[in-house]
Amino acid sequence: MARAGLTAERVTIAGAELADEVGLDRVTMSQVARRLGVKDASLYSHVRNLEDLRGRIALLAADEKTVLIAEATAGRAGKDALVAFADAWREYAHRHPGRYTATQTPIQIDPELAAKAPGPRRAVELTYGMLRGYGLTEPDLTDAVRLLRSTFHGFVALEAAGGFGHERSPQQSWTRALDALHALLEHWPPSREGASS
Amino acid sequence: MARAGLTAERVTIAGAELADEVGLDRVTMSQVARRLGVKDASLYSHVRNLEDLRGRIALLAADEKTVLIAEATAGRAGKDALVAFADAWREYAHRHPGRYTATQTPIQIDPELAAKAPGPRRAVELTYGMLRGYGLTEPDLTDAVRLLRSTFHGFVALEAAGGFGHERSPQQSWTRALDALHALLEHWPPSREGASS
DNA sequence: TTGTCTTCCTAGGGCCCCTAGGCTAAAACT
DNA sequence: AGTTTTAGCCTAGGGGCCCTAGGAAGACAA
Repeated sequence: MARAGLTAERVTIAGAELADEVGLDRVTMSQVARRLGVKDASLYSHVRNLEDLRGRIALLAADEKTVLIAEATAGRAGKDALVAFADAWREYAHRHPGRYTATQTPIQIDPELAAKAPGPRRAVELTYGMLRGYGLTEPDLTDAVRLLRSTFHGFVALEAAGGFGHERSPQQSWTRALDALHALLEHWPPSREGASS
Repeated sequence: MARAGLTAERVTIAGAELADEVGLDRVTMSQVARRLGVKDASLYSHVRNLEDLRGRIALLAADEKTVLIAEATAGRAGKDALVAFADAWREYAHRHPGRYTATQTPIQIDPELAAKAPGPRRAVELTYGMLRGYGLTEPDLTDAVRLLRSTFHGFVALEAAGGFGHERSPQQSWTRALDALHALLEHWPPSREGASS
């Protein structure tokens, strides 16, 4: 019987493609096997189980997303960098919805596998680097990074969930949100404990 | 055979409890039936199928969350209202993680059922009402609402996914994010088309 | 009491996850 | 080249889940 030339990576890619087409929660071992022209039991030589496959898809996606963001922000600074970063993030989520949702699953990944994936670490560096120009210092820097990531992720998640009505295009709201975040980063409010207005 | 007194609502509640305990994606008809001391086939007299059950959980959660936010923001204005709104949102997500994720699924709900659920409509009204004090006008108002919802949702989603390291408590970042958003709403940048810095 | 409605049951088909064990193509060694 | 070892893919099968079909037995009304 001719061999199919399976490998953990090919299985992961097939799973990622399937995730983008039908949604991450519809990625099953059987479907991935069918797409590869193979019986489902054959996959278990390359991938531990479904959860492992999901983790691999998540790592793949994190790496891809990080690379795109790195390319988009290379050589840019200030608002240019912010917009490039955010647009690359959002575009990845649009282009690869299944992969993107995989990046947001509580990480339950084989540690040894995760160790050789440069994605997450690099993503953190990129975000901090992008903010360097705004002159923030810790702990404001960390807070700003978290705010940006929250907003980017929240926006594309709501967009994907159909959370925005049709009265105004998401693109316009997105552009304005980036304007607003840029303004906010330039005038980051000083830390005051008990002030309320 | 003694009757269990099932009803669509009781089934939904059991599903919601299960979702909070083990995660929404682990809510199965069989598990819900087991929890109710009933065979799984019995549920289909009250709920059309698993997708329908998920939709009902989503509506239940949306209503609960809206009520909590309404109570929290009642009689408040300005930053007080913003913080109360955001804290109620985040607390609901923490207390009911499964229900909360249900609210974020692309809505695939029986329209007739959705029509009698006041949650979504009321939630929109609440958000716009909270922002009234900042004096924004359309379309800035819509953009601001979307930015806030994105940030709130993104923050709790990243928090739930373990997306924040341990170097700084999420609570502190959350407080600072609300400070920042409040400042942003008070000085919402004017709409300028081609300006870049 | 009798009839009707509803609730819950058992039976069963189909898909999915995963393990165990076998066969054979491909690679490694002599 | 011939032989041994490795590894890829297979079939068989158990268990769980979703859902439908049809039956039995409470609850309720006449």
